[in-house]
Amino acid sequence: MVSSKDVAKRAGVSQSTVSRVMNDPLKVSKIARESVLHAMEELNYRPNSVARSLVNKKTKSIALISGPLHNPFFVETTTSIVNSAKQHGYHTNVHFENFGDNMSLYKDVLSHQFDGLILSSIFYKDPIYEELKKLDVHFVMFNRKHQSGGHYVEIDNIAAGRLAAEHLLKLGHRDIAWIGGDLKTSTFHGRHKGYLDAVTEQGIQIPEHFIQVNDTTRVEVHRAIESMLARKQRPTAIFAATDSIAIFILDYLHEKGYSVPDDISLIGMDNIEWSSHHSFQLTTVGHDGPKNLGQLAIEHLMDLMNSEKKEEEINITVEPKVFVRKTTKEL
Amino acid sequence: MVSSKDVAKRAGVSQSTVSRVMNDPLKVSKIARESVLHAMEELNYRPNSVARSLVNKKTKSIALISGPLHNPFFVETTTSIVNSAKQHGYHTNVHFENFGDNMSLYKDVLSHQFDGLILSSIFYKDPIYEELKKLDVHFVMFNRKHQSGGHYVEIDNIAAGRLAAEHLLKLGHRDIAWIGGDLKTSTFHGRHKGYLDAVTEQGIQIPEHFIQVNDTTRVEVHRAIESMLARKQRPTAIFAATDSIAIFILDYLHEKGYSVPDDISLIGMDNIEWSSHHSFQLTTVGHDGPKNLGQLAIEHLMDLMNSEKKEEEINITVEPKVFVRKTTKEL
DNA sequence: AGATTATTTGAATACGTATTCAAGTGTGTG
DNA sequence: CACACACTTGAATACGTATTCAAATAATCT
Repeated sequence: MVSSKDVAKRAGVSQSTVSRVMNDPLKVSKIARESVLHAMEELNYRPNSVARSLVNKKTKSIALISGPLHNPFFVETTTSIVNSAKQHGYHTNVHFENFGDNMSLYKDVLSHQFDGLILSSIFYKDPIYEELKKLDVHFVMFNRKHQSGGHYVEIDNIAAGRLAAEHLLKLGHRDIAWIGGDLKTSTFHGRHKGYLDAVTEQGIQIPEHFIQVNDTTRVEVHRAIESMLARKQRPTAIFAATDSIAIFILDYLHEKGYSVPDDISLIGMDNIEWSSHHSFQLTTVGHDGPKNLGQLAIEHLMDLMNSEKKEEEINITVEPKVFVRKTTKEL
Repeated sequence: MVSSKDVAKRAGVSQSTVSRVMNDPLKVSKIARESVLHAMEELNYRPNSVARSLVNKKTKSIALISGPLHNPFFVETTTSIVNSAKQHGYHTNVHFENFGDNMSLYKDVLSHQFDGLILSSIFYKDPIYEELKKLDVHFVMFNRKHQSGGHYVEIDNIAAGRLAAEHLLKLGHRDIAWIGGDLKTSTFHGRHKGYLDAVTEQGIQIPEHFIQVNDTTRVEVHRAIESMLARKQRPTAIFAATDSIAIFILDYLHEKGYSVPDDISLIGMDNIEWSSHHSFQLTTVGHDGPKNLGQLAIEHLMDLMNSEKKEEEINITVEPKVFVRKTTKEL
């Protein structure tokens, strides 16, 4: 490893001068500067970012705790976050939510230094929030939020859940099932609540097995839909709390010979790119903007890190709308 | 920031002792150890990984340069790599291939320290290879390889291209188009060569516009297929060099009212999870193992980093097979 | 020219941890 | 009791960079 000291020796100057040509070239004479640059070339010098981080107390890297990539929503946000961070000169350490034991994940993530954190893994009542506050790390939540507030970027999940349910109700459906993930997250909690509110307002009673809360993996979703359809009383429409879940359901239904929407209507949520694929044509609810939630999150994290205005909280709630396509139909 | 010095003061010992309870607890007396642990608790001490990295010359992190996530193949490999690295105690810095200017990307990636690198962005003749060798970084390539060898994990692309073409030939097709990405990569080069070999052996002449080399984004693929179908002489079958491309093509064809495979046959490559989705049922060529190429790459990188056996090169070429599903049909 | 100010430089130090080295303590042996 | 030996400890140093500080040199002004 060639260090700035080696460069200094070669160039016949002090290590300080080498450091200066990198950080403040105008503070050093032309003759010395060129000599240093030349020595750098010769030795193929690469500054050590770790040493630099130690003294600067900046790593120029952020951490991202994303939901699993089998949900395309997180594919889109991860891409945006990584690329946008890079644009701002930051590297991104990517982690995936660890179902069942997020605490050990947080411990792992926090064992390395970083300048900022973006996470979508938080529960509405999650002790990690206070932990992060105490450690004074800059963080913004996206897709989910915490009961205590903090910086977050979300969609109005309650409104979105309501919109989805109302779309189905308007089509004459009354037996509407809900399949989603853990209600301890603000996301699923809101989408569930909006749905239940809308349906209850119509005086509709939802049988217990119409509501399935599961892990959001393909196998778990298939298990959920299978157990639901095994019962005598079947829904005429299904509200999947994410497009990812909806697409898994679609897979199952097609496999089993059901026709969508003729046999059963299906609406998703998030308006991911896949949902508009002509093999799916998934009706969904989502945000209609040029920037996804990840993009919004990273931009605000950058603001947060580069201008110490920690006073004002960033609370962004974008409005949802229905994207009517081909998987829902009048009863 | 509370440092080991602060802990030492609080516990009434030296900083050395604090360091020892973390790295070699048996070397310190029980009484001192407990005092230190107690002080750590009280002060909520977190060791600074940057300082630790500086002296250890290990960052416990790797860098990944992946293809774009709009290709689900890279979704699967990225997930495997990140999770497996975590399993081994490593964090993963994720980067995405920068079409048009990978050199500036490499420069950026190399500006931070890391213990190992996994990349799928390399060209068959890429100067970065020598650069990496010179810098003595541990790296393994996956999905693509370099002319000079090095450590790599790939599928037999030539054989795979041949298999795809032969599948279509066996079904009676002779007007077979090829749509793929940059031929400067070993991947597309091999898949193209295998196809061309098989087709040429049958004495078939492929018109120029049957071969489209493009960026692999959705819009570019749509542009390619559109321009191809605008011509008078149309293919009866298309070989898409990745499943991702095939699925984009499927989207386009369905949008334009074509029926697959009745109007046109389509075969992909990679056997990604999406390809078996019942809305696609994509016939494809791929590897039939429990571990994807990313998984294999990370495992070998770990070997490489943790046991200085740099002598033997890791050259893994898995065998492809055809997965016949519903997008190809007898002419 | 002499005095003042601006520019350029290197020595020293700091960042937070791990490790070497020597000194100190205590234990057991002959 | 003298000696060897194991154990425990802290001071000092190293990792590679940035920065402060004071000294040296060059440039400017009266």
